[in-house]
Parts: sequence; C-alpha cells; structure tokens
Amino acid sequence: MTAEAAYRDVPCPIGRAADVLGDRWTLLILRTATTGETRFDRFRAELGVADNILAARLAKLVAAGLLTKVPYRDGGRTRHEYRLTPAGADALPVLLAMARWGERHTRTTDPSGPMRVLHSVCGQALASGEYCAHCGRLVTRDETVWIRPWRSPEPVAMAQPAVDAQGVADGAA
Amino acid sequence: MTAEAAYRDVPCPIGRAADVLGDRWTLLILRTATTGETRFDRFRAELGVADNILAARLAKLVAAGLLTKVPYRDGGRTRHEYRLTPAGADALPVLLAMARWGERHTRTTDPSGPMRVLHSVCGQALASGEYCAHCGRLVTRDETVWIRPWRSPEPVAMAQPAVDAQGVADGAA
DNA sequence: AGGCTTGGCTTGCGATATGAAAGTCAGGCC
DNA sequence: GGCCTGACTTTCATATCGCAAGCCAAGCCT
Repeated sequence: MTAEAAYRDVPCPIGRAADVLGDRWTLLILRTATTGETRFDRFRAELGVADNILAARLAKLVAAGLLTKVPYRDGGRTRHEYRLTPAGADALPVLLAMARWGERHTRTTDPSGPMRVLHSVCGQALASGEYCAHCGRLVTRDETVWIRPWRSPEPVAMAQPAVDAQGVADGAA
Repeated sequence: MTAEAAYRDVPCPIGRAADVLGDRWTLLILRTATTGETRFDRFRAELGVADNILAARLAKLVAAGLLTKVPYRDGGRTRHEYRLTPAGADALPVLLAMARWGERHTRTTDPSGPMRVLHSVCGQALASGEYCAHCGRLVTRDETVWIRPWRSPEPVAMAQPAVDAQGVADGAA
C-alpha cells in the first residue's frame, strides 16, 4: 500500500537492503520461514504478531520477492503457503550475522543453552556464519543446521527455497 | 523512552538482535558510523533523517550499548561525538551481509559501479563478508575497506571503535 | 442439510511512532 | 552586541501498530 519508492533506489546496497530488511517483524518472519514454516497461522503462533501486521508484512515480502505464495492441497481444499524464494533464502547470511551478534552482545534469562549453527557435513559449530574453520571452506545453505535448545535438542535444516522465482519487480501499479 | 522490554529477553538471539537492529534508521546510522562519521549533523546530512528521529535513534543506540557519546574539543568548546562501541563495531558482519544481499537482490538506477568490500591485506574483493577466498582466512575489521564508487573511488577504512565500552545495561531508570 | 470449526484475512479504533518545520540553547566568532 | 553553528526539543498532522472483533470460504460432523 505504501509504495514509498524513495528508499528503494539508493546507490548504497546496504540502504536498499535496509529498506526491505530493516524491520523487526520482517526479520522474524524470515527467520521463521528459514526454519521451514510456511503458513499464516504458524507464523502467527511462532511470532505472536497481530494478524493485520502479519498480513501486511507477508504481502510486503511477496511484493519484494523474498516470499512467494504457492497454492497447496490441504485435505480436499486449496490453501496457500508462503515459501522462501531464492532471494528470501539468500537472507540467511544476514540472519546468521544477527544471530552471532545477538549471542555475543545481548543477554537472555533463558536457561537452555545458546543457539548453535552447525556445519552438517562435519558436525562442527560455525564461528562465522559462512566459513567452516574445521573444513576450511565456505558452507552452503543446505549444509547449515540450527540447534535451538530452548525449543528442542534436535537440529533444524534450513528450508529449501521454492524453485520458481517470480515476484521480483515492484508491487506498485 | 519506550522501554518495552518484552522483546529484549527472548531465547532466540536473532530475536534479540532484531529488537536492536530491526529498524531502518538504526541500520543506516550504524552503516554511517562504520564509515567514520560521528557527529549529529553529519548523520543528518548523510541520511536525510529528521532531527527528532535521529536524536531518538542515537539515544536508543547509546542505551543499547552500540554507540557511546564522548566529549571532544571543537576549537575551544566541548562537543560530543557518537563513537561505535565494540558491540556497535561488531555489527559490521550484519552490514556486510546486508550489502551483499542488497547487491544481489535489489537494483539501482545509479550508474556508478557496485559497492565493493576489499581485504586490504591482499586487495582482493571479498565474496562473503568475513572470509577471504584469496588469502584463505578470516578477515578482521581493520583489514576491511569499502569502495563506494557513487561517492568516491577511494577506499574507506572501517571506523575504530571507542576503547571504553560503557552503556551495555538497560537505559530505563 | 445445517451448523461448527479452521485458516486466513479485513476492519475499527485508540495508542504510538514518524517526519517536516520551527523553536531553543550554548558557545564561539566578527 | 549580534550572528552563526551544532545539537537538540517541541509541535503537530499524518501514518503505522497492534488488539480485538468480524468475515468468509471450505471442509467436517451429525
């Protein structure tokens, strides 16, 4: 709705990224989508976000090309799920950098251990999000798993992006 | 002012980071501080942000411990500058991840070339923010330079954080 | 067939945040 | 003394947030 395109075309890529990613709910939705959630009420339950805000953010993310709305069958009826596009999946390094920053520079009273990001190939924890000191090479998305002890000891794989990559253009008519 | 502490103590580090960093102006202020700007009117000029918003964001960043307000002498009078703390400087990987994402997934009409992040030790461009494929090792902050052709062909070093790291705690009285 | 339930939104509305513009204030400079 | 500059603070109209309620389509239950 607010097609305030003024910030979308600045020369600095950080500025352009901040226009899309510089929002609390947007980041949390991407985090949740990255762990495999796809449905409206799952996002709502995970995030505790108000319905209208969630709807607005999902629409913004679809318009920005980070999510895509794909129909699927639920029992006998057609529903929609929000899947990461390649661009949305590519926000993973941002989330990993934030996870690291949050782990180092913020505190929680939660007694379960910290989040860990593992290289599934070797099982070692990653210090930086993208490079495995143990293997000595860059880590791909599908070699990355998260362990979030406050919800489960099980590792979680990163969701695979939807193959189709539509929705890159601007949403304004 | 809005000491809405509810989001500050969630178990997920991404959530805690998003509470601090999940804001457009906050990210842009950090970007600008990272390139060495320290003063109110320099931030204003760089970002085109309204005075009251800038003041609020700077205060939030000081309260969150990413910036520190240090007095300095300007001619014969005392002024204040906003310097990055170690925690603020440590947001660099987030900015680099965002720069990469922005470069790959957004478009600009600006004709000057893309932003480049170089490893000053070897002069090579960094593909991922933190790991130099050319040198085969992790890149530190002070080995990182930015080239932003839309403002100058000259490389810019990352600002050094202030040595004192006060201001980590909550700001609410 | 009629009603219940579930998922996915939309609407209303008061509270809060945004942002342009103007005002304030301290201290140096002319 | 008056002007200027930097760094805010205040004002005010607008926009956004987020709770709560309403809505609707489609299956399911009886």
